[in-house]
Amino acid sequence: MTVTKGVFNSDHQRDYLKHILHLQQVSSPVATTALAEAMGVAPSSVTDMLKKLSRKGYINYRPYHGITLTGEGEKEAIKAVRRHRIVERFLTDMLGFEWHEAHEEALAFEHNISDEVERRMYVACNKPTVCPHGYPIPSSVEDTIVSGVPLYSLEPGQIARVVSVEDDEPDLLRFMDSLGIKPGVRIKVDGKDPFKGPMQAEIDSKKRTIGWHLANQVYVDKVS
Amino acid sequence: MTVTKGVFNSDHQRDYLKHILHLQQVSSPVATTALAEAMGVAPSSVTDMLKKLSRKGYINYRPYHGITLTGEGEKEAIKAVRRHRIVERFLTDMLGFEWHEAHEEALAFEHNISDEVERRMYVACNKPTVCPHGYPIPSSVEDTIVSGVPLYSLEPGQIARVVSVEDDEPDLLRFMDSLGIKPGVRIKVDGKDPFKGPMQAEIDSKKRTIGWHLANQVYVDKVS
DNA sequence: TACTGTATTTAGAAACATCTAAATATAATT
DNA sequence: AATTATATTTAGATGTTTCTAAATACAGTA
Repeated sequence: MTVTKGVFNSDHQRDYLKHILHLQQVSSPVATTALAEAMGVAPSSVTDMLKKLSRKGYINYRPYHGITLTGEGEKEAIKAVRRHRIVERFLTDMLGFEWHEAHEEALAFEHNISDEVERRMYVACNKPTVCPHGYPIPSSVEDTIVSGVPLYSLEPGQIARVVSVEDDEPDLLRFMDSLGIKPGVRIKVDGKDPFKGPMQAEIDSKKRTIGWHLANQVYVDKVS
Repeated sequence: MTVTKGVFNSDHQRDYLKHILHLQQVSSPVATTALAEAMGVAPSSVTDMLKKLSRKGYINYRPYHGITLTGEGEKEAIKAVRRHRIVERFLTDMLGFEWHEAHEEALAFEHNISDEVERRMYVACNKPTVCPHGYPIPSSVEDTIVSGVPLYSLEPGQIARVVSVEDDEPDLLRFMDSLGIKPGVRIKVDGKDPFKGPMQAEIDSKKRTIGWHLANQVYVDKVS
């Protein structure tokens, strides 16, 4: 007789759902390989897990044809995302971590806190609406939709304000930090090379050169 | 190739060491059955784990003759105890949990936080010296020694102050709470029955009856 | 000293996530 | 349409903790 924590036998299953939700917003259905890369495991491991998640009713799984979340799976995934972002806020707001550290620290223990601890962290941080990287703290599916456009889509002369920054690559986040790119910051595009070349921009009245990859991980709202 | 977190493959191993340290302070060497009961698993499961811990050098294990911690094992156990008590403090001080809730909530996620999160919790709580139940937050072995005497050892007429309260039975803790027994509280013994009967005491100028079991889980310093 | 009861360990099994290597299905190209 | 390349799944294995049931060791009593 093994003790089962809540609905899930394992915390990893929630992680899978979280990543499926994320990948699903880019392209659906989600491919095994894409999920394997996101989870940092071998594709065969993903296949095994997909069978389990499917059996439990969290995903629609057609072998060789990818997967989508069921209503139940989506609900669980959103709960996982919400929790992750609340824990990130707690780490930055209450323990003084930098925003680029928060993501990884949160991953380490977010699965193991109770709903009550999550609720209290949320309240103690004054019910924040976004995580340190600018993503909404969701209650439902609609809340998970990323607003804004990629920084790279702007043309020279345009001015924008940073809404959110992709949070899953700590090194990149640290680099963004050194460039002064954070939610809320104003960016003016000076120049842009065609064919995925770097772009030039003014951040906090300093001239910066920003690579294609990085500029596509920053979401902005156009100001003019 | 499995990813190993730090020194341990599993968080459970640290839990074993923590409980061995605790039991060792009552009687050494520690028996398999005692450890099994403390961990809430079958004795055979303990035997398996003892082999692993022994192979790794954390315990001295002589089959059929019990176990003791090695220097390395003691170091790890103390780290685990320290972390547990810091997390408890964090839960009561920063998230407003009751002291009888803190123990279980801490158990849920204490294994998964990084050393840095632990350090910051410690600092954010103003470097506390004791946990919510009155036990010291240890840096070395000496710090783990429980001071005071069991409440039950007092004689009628004596007055004492509560130092610490056994923390591993939430129901009992809740009951202590309802009696007003907490670290720092003053207790005056009014009467005491022989042969493990209940004792009468005055807590916060209210007359109380306290059972033998409970009175032995409360440690006090004699005032007069 | 032999017996008996308890403590402890072994044997055999389950459930979990993961891996590598091999087999198969699908998609793309010639 | 046949071939090739890629994506995906299956097969077989490892390592983790845990269990029950059976075997063994120890200790206390007759």
